[in-house]
Amino acid sequence: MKDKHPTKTRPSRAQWLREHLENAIVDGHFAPGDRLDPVALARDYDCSRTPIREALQQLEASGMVRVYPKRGTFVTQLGVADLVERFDVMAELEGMCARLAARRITSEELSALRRAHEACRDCLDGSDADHYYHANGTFHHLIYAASHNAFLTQEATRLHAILKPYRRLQLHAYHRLQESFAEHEAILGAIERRDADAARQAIQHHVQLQGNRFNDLMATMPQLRETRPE
Amino acid sequence: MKDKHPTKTRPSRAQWLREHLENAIVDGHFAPGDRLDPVALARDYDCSRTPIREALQQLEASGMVRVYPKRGTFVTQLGVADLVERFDVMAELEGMCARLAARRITSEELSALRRAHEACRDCLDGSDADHYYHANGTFHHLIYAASHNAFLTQEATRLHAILKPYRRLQLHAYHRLQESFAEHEAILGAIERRDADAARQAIQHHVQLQGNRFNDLMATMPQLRETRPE
DNA sequence: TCCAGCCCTGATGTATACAACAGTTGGGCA
DNA sequence: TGCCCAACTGTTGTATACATCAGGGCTGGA
Repeated sequence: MKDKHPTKTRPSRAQWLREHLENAIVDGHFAPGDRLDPVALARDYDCSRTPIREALQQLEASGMVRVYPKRGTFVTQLGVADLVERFDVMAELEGMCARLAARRITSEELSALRRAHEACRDCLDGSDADHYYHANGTFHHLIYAASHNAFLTQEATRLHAILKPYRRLQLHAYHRLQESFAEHEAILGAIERRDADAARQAIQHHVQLQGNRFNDLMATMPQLRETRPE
Repeated sequence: MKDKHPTKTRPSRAQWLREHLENAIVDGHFAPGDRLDPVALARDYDCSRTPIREALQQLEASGMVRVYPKRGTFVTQLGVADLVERFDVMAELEGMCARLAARRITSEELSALRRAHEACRDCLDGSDADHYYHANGTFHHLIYAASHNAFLTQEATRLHAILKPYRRLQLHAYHRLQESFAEHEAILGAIERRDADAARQAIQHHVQLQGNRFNDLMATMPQLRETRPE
């Protein structure tokens, strides 16, 4: 077969900005509700508004930001109901990933997953929430990839990124790290046993629990909506 | 509570173009693989390249088109493997919709769903494939909405739109309409009985069958990749 | 003092001009 | 005659200028 579009070219300025801004949002540099001022960003990144605008448009399409016409662009601020909906869908997608992963994971992928799990344990020992946060992301992403469904992986990754800023908020809850790790263990065990249904159930439980935990957290601090990073 | 951004404003030119082009692609005006020439579109719609570009960028983010840097923008052309992946995810999402719909559907929504089902039957009698195609879309969308999960509805609708151009190809297969209708009947019945698991299984079977059918169709006509509408 | 209407300001949305780059084609050289 | 390099061409990517519009403040009247 012939490759129809084999050319690999360096990413455009707008593309680079999209990734950069997405990371900035996911990593909490911009908080939900913050305004993204195109002219300020253009100054910061030393370019015109055009690539900034394109990057913001793409971020809107992926749900990271919300553009209010003639009003400005703001980092998506999800209400409790919105989050519940997204965690429900996330649980379903991750459940599908785990189900497929249990059937399709290769030995190399399984080794990587075990290593990621051990990395989580290391962060656990030091009660290093931020590092656990990162290792946790790796663990989940490896399961997505092990589904061997590129589209599913892409969608799960996107939704995971959207929820990441909110997930961060519940990390420091007491014993949450230990609980999370124990749930990971159940997931990994089910995948190792190639028990697709158990893996699906375990990870769905894991994600739903995150959603519920977050829901509780929101209920106890309703003033959280105005949080600014500065 | 106070509305933070209550202003409703008329959609911008780029926004309008996005919807218009999306419909044009979904309705088969542009075939997979067709190039979308910004300057030609700018002439056709009597505007500059700027809003065209923004519309195309947004379409790329939703997966409808693919932009090859410095090469051009083309309607997404999915290979067999890509389609299988997407039909799998579609089945999972629709399964979730049906499961939730069985539990949450209101009597009004159920009435609307029954009416949509009857509309399908009418198209069936006349062997009117195009109209059945449309009524089928309504039926599915009503199930999405009955899940009462706006995010899930949005995602399912988006994926449904991406697959629509390909779904069209298998419509005229012998007896497919009758089979499809019978499957709808099973889905509707399960929802009426509030049998969440049966509804999920029925619709997953329905979607997977579409995927498989399509797969068969592709296998029998490999030259289909160069199809043009003109 | 309060309200209504208008202008002003600052932002976004669009048009146009220019720059940079991939693919191509033609000429020069071995 | 065949191959390689270079300028060309047509496209996309970016910058800038202009148009348009929402919101806020001001002024005038009751």
